[in-house]
Amino acid sequence: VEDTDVERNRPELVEGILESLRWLGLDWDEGPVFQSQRLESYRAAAERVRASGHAYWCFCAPSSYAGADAAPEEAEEDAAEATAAAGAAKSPGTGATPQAKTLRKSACSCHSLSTEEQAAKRARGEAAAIRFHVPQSGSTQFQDAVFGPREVANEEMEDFVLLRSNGAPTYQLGAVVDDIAMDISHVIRGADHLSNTPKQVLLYRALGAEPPIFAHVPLILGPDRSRMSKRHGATSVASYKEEGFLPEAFRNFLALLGWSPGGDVELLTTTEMVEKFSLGGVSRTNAVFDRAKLEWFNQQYLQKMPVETLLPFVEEELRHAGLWREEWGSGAGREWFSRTVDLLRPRTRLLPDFSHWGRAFFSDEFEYDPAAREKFWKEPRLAEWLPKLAEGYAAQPEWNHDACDKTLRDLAAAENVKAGVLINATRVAIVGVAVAPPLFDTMVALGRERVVGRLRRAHAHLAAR
RNA sequence: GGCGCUAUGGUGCAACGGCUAGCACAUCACCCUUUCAAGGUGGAAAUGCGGGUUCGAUUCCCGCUAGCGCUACCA
Repeated sequence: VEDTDVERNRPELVEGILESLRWLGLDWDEGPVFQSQRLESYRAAAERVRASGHAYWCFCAPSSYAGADAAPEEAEEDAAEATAAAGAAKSPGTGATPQAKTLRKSACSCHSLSTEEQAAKRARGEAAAIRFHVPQSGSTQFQDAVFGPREVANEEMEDFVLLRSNGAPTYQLGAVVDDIAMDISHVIRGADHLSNTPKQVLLYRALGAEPPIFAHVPLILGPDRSRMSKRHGATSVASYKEEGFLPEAFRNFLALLGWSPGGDVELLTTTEMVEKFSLGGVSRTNAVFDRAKLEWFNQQYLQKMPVETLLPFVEEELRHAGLWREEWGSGAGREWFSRTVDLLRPRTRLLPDFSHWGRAFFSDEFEYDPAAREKFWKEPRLAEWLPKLAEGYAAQPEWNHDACDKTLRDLAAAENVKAGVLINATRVAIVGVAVAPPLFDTMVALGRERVVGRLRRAHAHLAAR
């Protein structure tokens, strides 16, 4: 947990991150380790680098060096807005090129201070950061398992801060020190870190360690092709859980952003993904997050995963909607619940579908969908048929699919009406919506008592109009 | 501004010099269906632009353009 920036660190967010990882089914063998707990080792490392001549005390004030005195968060927002605005405007030849930033490298001359001067300033208690001294010439190279061999001219890199003047390490220092201490073999991270990697390679060497294998993976972009952020709405993993996505589906979708298992198969189990994965199969182009495809994955998992695996998710959804009944937790109730979920799931795309259009299967309190009513309750003679149907079902000896089918068709024949008219009207009467499983399966799931009661209730509703 | 990365249908990926550029999502049509889905069949839809190299370029090289990233005492 790279919580090195005490000013911006939000401890309460950490638990959310861990929870999201767990939800995704991603676990870990050690830790988590908090960098804020290891400050001493970073200070020691920074001091070692400085003592060996690869770094120096920098007495510049942070603001003067960074060139802006706006609060960091505001600056970030401004930058994001500016980027968004620029992307939206996009008119060619719009004058006013953005102001060139000042070259930072020449802005700090602290590295030319003599050892005595540095010591004197320190003795006077002047605040100082430790800044890495990047060689003025030569180049730094490293191997990236995704982007291939890389080489960057050292003069392109500016002297970067290792230890802030408040004693806290920067990301660059913390990451490298930890990876050395933890004997990390592969550093796999977002491609936004590609440009900073040579600095870290320099740091590894200054610390007397060989750099690990790096692998930079493409970024995920929003529909507007800018980096996924708060501006795109749901961005935290937790928000997808709340929307009713299954972790299996979300994980599968994510795995295919920037990676291909080869071949045409897209639905993959975790085991298959692990077997097929290789860094060589990782793409170098940023991927746009496609919500529609995510939903498709969710639908596929909703329909194909073992029903026992799905049950706990539906249970949680029903609890959330206030529809859950303890009797569905075990025994005969559990069996009914399982069969009903199985009946409903071919028509679901997100978990809340179970409590929305599937509501009437779990509760007697439901409304008639106006559109469905409009479409299937037009026939005036329904006012006569509904009570007759109710009586027919009340008197029906057996309660199963075929018997329910026969009762309805017999009435349709007797009344000289197409069975479809009665079927559609009855569906709306007993579940309130047009989106539902086949009628007679629905009747079996609901049971005689509820079907008869709801037919009478629908009749009363019709008569009242 | 500087440096870097990337560029195949609307989206995600295949094709890593050689079939009529393949698959999936989305989209359109039809089939199936006594609702709605699912499913099936078919259609439309792409190699950013310009130069090279080569018998042959989506693929290799250069330029342009565009997008993204880095250029912080953020990570």
